[in-house]
Amino acid sequence: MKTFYITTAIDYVNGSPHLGHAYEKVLTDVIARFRRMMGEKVYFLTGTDEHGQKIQQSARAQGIEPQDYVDGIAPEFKAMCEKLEISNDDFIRTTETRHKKVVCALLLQLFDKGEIYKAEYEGYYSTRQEQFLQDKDRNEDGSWPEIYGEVTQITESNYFFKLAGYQEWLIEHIKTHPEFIIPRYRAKQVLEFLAEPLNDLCISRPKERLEWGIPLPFDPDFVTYVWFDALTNYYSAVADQPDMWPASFHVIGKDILVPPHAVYWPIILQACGLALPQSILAHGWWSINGAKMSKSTGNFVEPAQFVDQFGVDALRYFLIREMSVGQDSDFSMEQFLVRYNSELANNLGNLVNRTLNMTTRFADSIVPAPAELGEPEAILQAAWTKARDESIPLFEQFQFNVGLERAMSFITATNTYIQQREPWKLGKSEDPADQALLRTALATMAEALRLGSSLFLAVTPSSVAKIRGVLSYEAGPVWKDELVWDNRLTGNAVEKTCILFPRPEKKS
RNA sequence: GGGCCUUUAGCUCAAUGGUUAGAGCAGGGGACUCAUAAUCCCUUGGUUCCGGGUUCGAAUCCCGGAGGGCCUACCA
Repeated sequence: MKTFYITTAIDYVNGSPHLGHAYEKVLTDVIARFRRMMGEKVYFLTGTDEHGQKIQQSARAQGIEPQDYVDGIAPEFKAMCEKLEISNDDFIRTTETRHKKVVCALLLQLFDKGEIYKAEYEGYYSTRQEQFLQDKDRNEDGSWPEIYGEVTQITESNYFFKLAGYQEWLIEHIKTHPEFIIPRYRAKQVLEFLAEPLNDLCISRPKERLEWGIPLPFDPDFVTYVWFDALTNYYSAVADQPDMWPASFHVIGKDILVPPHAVYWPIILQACGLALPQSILAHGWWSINGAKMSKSTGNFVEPAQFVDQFGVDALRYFLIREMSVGQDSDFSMEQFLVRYNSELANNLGNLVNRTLNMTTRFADSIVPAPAELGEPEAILQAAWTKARDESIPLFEQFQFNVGLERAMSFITATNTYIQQREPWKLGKSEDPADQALLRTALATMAEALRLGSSLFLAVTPSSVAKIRGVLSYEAGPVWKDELVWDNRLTGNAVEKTCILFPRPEKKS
């Protein structure tokens, strides 16, 4: 079986992780976990991008070496993954030897094939900003904005990668592989970009301008520039492992689809004789309280702090429940609390607690065997079949927001069922018929809880583990076997109480 | 300038061209007491952004317009 190899984009370590980073990790993790549940062999990679001018500058500003600088920040990203319970198998850093070796090997291969050549470029250069400028950077009257300081025309040699020759091939590939770019409408944006002739890609920087990078294997006076370095992580992390390449999924933000992931990366791979990834999934962006996320305005959510306050599953659930994959969404405390209170605390969490409580109170904490089943049980079982059979295909199509809604509707149906059976009344009756109904009701509640919660396993794994724990239930290795309604909880001793999602304390 | 996406209830979202456009939350009324002031039932709420067209039938397809968002190459 081909390994389902899935990656996130690697994060640039020029700052601490924020909500956007957290979302991409969680989304990728949910896909990875779901695929594992569906029986696939999964390999999940994430990591950090650690070269480049901004990092060199930040390090210099602190008076330390770039390596020391990135060594200080990369652990923050690793820690965020742990905090979010991301199930990655590997974490690659572009400053690691294993990565640099592969980058050099690919560059050398392409240089030897004649796909990389040296050329001179003449352009306007800002010494203050240490960058070349384009005409679009000019003011309307043709002058240069003041932030650039003195702008001079200079000539610089660099190495270029021949992109243009692959243009027609790439267009054809995108057109014949509808699953290559997800959501599909994003492919149009790529094709639009490819409608214009491609220029070759500058892949180097002279060392006097940029030191902090991987030296070109064929010219030590230059380092390689961002794309050959960063994109290659997907391959370098698994280059020595069999049955891994090509990647199945690259999960990225919509901002880096065109041109890097949808144009540069496929062409690099093709030129190197490597297979292309099956799919690139471009997700949308979070705004916060309707405003674009930015540090300067101070309106960003600190993921770690959020997890400390509400729990990891609350954040994971909200991110996946609220966003329609591919589109943008807004994050607000109001909306978060609505989801948290109504869906997690009141609906699911309260179902857990009332089930335990009634089982304890009316059956000495032991799940009874069901007696005869009546119409309410039949209705609930039908609701289960519907929720299960609808949500799984939705998850497969990355429509997690809708899938979670369907799954949650079964939790609601279970609460409705309890209301119909009124076990608290049956429990106070001496009538043997009522006692039989009580056993049926308690058994049905527990089983519905076991089944319903299992639909949330990819999104809220530790909460599902807790639910199984308080039911003294140990799940088997095959997820789909967990989705069959039977009496496997009969005789289990349950906990007396469990507050899964405590209601947040009200601010007075 | 060219192009793409988007607009459905107060909010977040559903609806292979096919009953009277549906859920959740919020709002209103009621029931219940096992439970985290919870849960359950009933209910208010729509010119599907606007205007045309195709069709037996349009939220859905086509044309035009409006609002919102985004892309527009080697950032050398």
